[in-house]
Parts: sequence; structure tokens; C-alpha cells
Amino acid sequence: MAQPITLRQVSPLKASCHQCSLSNLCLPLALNENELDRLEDIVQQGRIFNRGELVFEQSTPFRSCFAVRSGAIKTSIITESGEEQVTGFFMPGELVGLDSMSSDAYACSAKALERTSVCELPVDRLEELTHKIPELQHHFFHLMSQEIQNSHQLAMLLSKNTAEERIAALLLSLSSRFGRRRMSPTQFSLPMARNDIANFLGLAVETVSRVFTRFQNQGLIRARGREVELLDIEALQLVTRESSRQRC
Amino acid sequence: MAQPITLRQVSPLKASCHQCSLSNLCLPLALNENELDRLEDIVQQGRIFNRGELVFEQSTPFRSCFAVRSGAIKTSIITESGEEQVTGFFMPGELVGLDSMSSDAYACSAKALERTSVCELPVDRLEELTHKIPELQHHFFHLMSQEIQNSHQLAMLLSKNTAEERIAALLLSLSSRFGRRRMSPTQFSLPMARNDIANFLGLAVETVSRVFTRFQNQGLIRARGREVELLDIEALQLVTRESSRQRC
DNA sequence: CGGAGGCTTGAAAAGTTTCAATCAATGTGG
DNA sequence: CCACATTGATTGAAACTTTTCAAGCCTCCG
Repeated sequence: MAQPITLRQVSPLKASCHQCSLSNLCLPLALNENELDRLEDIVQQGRIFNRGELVFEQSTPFRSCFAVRSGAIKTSIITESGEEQVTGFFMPGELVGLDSMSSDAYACSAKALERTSVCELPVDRLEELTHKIPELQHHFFHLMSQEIQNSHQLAMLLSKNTAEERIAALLLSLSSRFGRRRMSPTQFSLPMARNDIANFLGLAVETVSRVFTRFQNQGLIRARGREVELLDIEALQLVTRESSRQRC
Repeated sequence: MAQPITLRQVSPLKASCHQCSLSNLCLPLALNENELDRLEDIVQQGRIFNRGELVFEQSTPFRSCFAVRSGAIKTSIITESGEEQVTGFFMPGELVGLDSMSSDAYACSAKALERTSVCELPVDRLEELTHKIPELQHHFFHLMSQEIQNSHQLAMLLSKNTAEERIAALLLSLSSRFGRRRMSPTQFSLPMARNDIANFLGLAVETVSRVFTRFQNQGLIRARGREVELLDIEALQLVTRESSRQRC
């Protein structure tokens, strides 16, 4: 009984953009059957990275973008002085590596925060394909543009908002990103350490810790280590907009 | 004698991507003659905006990107609460509007900081063309990716660096961007007000002012209003890397 | 000339960082 | 299997940077 199934799955790593649960978040959006097939041809699916493993490393030759299937990835830049700067967290359905498309080397390193499965998209073949399929090119422009906007949002958060506002914003962002998947938007496990959060948000670890406990005392969240429960989402949203309220 | 020349220039606004002095900064990079012609067909050159005029406005239909020919543009987002957040300054040879390519409306407003000349690139026709010319598509991916990296750089500056470091970095950035043009990298006129600088760098105007005078007292710059002279570029570079030095 | 806006300066207040110490959780080796 | 080392998270108090508020100055332009 297993035989015929095995035969049908000769290439098990190749046959699933069609039924991938991430498809509307990830690339295939707006492609027809035929085009999806061509996309699948170039996608290497099902690569697994364990917690702490590098998906790619800054300054090594840029070959591929990676779509997160499950798990989580953090990207970071090592500055000349050796400091790490976390530039982003990537959840399932999100595409890592777009910021490297302007050079021959990766602009940042990408590390798996937990056991993580990704699809690899070699850029040279991807560019060929985007050239052949206008919708895919459009989608790619879309994704990159979105990345620019995200980064602007982050810059805004960092330049204008207090520690509480930044952390509330991060929690809400994670919540909605979990929510888009089948997971609970109010109760989840943070894939990253306090250190990563602090680094990403431009704060000291101690500040992050203090804000978490402050939120907890105010009944906004319940946090034990990386386990987080959002108890009052609306209040958290209010926190992120606090900066506005004051100036009106 | 003028007649035949006039005839050749029937469309004076259309005939200059070839000899444009910005061509290696801007789009035409790596295109052949024929391709350049096709690019020129879709580019509307020579639009002029006066100081303070909007090149495009946030939330209005997204139609075009704009390449700065001369002058300077600032982009900014108006948040729900009505605050302005400056997201970037664009100098000659730079492309404005890439962050809007993910939606049907402009993600930010673009305002001319001084009398500014731009080339308009309608996106629908641009996407057609990038589809036809792989090099142009590649170049566009390149530009957008660079924009992501720039924004990450900015986020880094905002999250990790002091007021002095931020301002030194901005001055050096402007310097190198002026330098790439025919202009002096050490003596120039800031196109933006202190207010814009402060907003962009996430500081209070007063802080910007103080740092300027501090730099002046230290002999790093000479500043009178918007006129700036960089007296000691190496020292300024040291300032930007000060954060590194401390941690080693 | 006078007003308006932009720029500068000072002093107090606020928020965040830094330093230091403690605690909890986890894993290792005796 | 328990003591111990290690790592990450938390808490407190002092130090520092930046903001805020307030006032004055300069300059450009009607």
C-alpha cells in the first residue's frame, strides 16, 4: 500500500506550493496552475534548521531568499565594531533575504530561533521566472516595497516612541502574525529571547524586563519567561497610540 | 541654423536619459541604446516643483515614482494622530516612491525642500518595461533592496546611537551624496530645516541645535544657519564610530 | 520697521541606561 | 541524584542623556 504513494511522492520536496497553507502570504499569490508549477520547479522545499543554526551568513555569497514555513528566524547585522543589530523577526509565510538583493553578498545573517522549516528560492532562477511571469514580478515589487514600509515603521517606532510603546507594538505585531496562521493571537510563546527583543527595539534588556513586569502588573499581559498571554489587547493598542493622545 | 536643431528637439523633455549626468546613479544603468530609448519614452522629464510644493501626497492614488534631477525632496508619513514623521531625504540621482509600490496609494508624502526638478516614471508603464528588459528589472530589485538596507541602517542609527552620532552620520551621508554630484563634499547648504533633521533623526530640535554648536565649538564643522562646512571629516567619522570604541 | 518663523540657549524634569546583585531554570559532572 | 556552573531574566539605585518648558535672538520679508 505504501508503494504507490511513495511513487507519487518521488519528489516530496517539490510538490507542495499548490497546497501550501502559506500560499496566500508567501509567493504564489495570483499565479495560475501552470505558473505555480514553474515556481515549484525552482523552490527547494523542506529544508530544516535547528535552533541557533544559521540559515545564511552576512557577507557570504547571496544565492537565495528563504520563505519561512514553520518556526521563526531572526536577521541581524554585525557592525564593523562587532556589535549585533537585530533587523527583523520572520514568522511563517514571510520572506527573508529581500534586503540582500542589491548585492552579491548577504546584507545580514539569518538565524533560526527555534526548529525552523524553510523553502529556498535561488535568486538567479527566481529573477528568470519573475521576468517570465509579470504577476510574479509585480508580487515581488510588492513584497519588497512592503519591506521598505515595515522598516520605515520600525524607524518611526524607534525614533518617536517610548519603551512601553515599542514593546506593546511588538507584542501586537507578533499577535497578528500568529493570528494569520492557525495559532492563537492571545497566547503564544515568544520565539526570541529578551535580549533579541531589546536589541531589536533599541532598548536595554533591563528595560524590556521592567516593561514586561509593568504590563503584567497592569493586567495587560501575563508573562512567564517566553510564554506570553495578551489579556487586554485593546489596552495594548491604546499604549501604542499613547504618544498621539498626549499631543492632541 | 537653429531650425534643424529645433526639429531634432521637437520633444525636448524626452531626449535626455542618454546624456543625463545622473544616468549612472539613476535608472539607465546597464541599458543599451535601444533600451534607453524605450525608457525615455515613458519618462516625463523636467517637471519642476517649488520649495514647499508636494510632489505627491500620502493616500492619493499611486501613479509614479520620481527621480530627482536637481534640488531635494523630503518624504514623510502623517500618522493617524496627525504627527509628521520624516522618512527620508532624496538628493539628485535618487529615486522617490519605491516604498509605495506595494499599494495603490502613496505610502508617504513627498515635498520639495527647494526648487526641484524631477523625472516622472509612471509605474504601470515602468512595470511593463521592467518586464521586457531583464536588466531593468534587476536594477529595480537592486534599488528597492538598497532602500531596505538604507532603512535598516537608519533604524540602527536611531536605536543604538547618541544624538551626536546620528547628526555626524547625517552630515557625512549628505557630504558623500553631494560629493557624488559635482558639488563640494565639505561645504554645502542643507536643504532641510533643523526641524526636519530633528524629526528624521528622532531628536528634539533643541538637541539638534545643541549638537551643531557643540560640533562647532570642537572645530568639527562651521555652521551658520543652513550653510555648513565640514572642517574635520575624519573626526566626524570618529564620532559616528564612537559607540563602537567604547565597547571594545 | 516690525512681525513671524526658525534657531539658539538655559535650567529643570523625565526616561532610559548602567552597574550590581539576585533569582530561576537548565544542564553537567562527580 | 544532588551540588554546582551557566545562562537568561528580574529588580534596585545611581548616573546620564535627552526632552521639555521658557525665553531670547537672529534673519528674512512684507
